[in-house]
Amino acid sequence: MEMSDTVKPVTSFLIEDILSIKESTRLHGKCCSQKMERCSQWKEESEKLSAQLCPREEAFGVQTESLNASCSSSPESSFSSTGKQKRSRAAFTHLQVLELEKKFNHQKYLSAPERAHLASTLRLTETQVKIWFQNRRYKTKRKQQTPEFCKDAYKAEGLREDLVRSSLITSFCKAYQYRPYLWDYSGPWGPVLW
DNA sequence: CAAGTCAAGAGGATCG
DNA sequence: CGATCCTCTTGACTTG
Repeated sequence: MEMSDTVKPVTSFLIEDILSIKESTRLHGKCCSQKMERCSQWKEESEKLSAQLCPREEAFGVQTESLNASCSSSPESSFSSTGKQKRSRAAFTHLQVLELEKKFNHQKYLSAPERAHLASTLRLTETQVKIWFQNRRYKTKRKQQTPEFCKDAYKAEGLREDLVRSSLITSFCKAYQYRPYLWDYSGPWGPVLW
């Protein structure tokens, strides 16, 4: 099923603030500076891995072990004490997520051949890539709805926009605590993701 | 331990 | 009818 790319542009004020590290740090003090520390660690790691992998997307045929890392895409069945099969949750590597995000930033929907290619490149199953894009689109949609909801809320309750703004950024910081490398999207792939 | 994230499950809708 | 979509939920996992 080919769908047109109808993703709405994201509220710009939020993005601007999110992408301004200094501003976020000022607003969130310790919380954000810790995250930024972790972010730079991740960034370093990602850069090393990317350098290993390939410099450009076209060269993606080159595969390395680094992509496999901790991803449990092979569903080894483990059982709980009750004998029920334990549900496993694959944790994609940062590089896998990075490339998925990169692709998603470029196109919100993948054709079957594109999906197959991306899956083999990242050493994931096609289903994993499909589900990742599905979840990612849903996440994007929810994030877009949140600022609209907040705007309505502060209008209705007479709240100040800067306060709402600051709380939105706090939410963002919280939301990406596990994926600090997403700050990278202020970089060459801009203008942006959400 | 509560709260949050996220991959995967589930169910209904749509399309060729 | 199968593949894929959207939406919401579930359960493993992490963080403070």
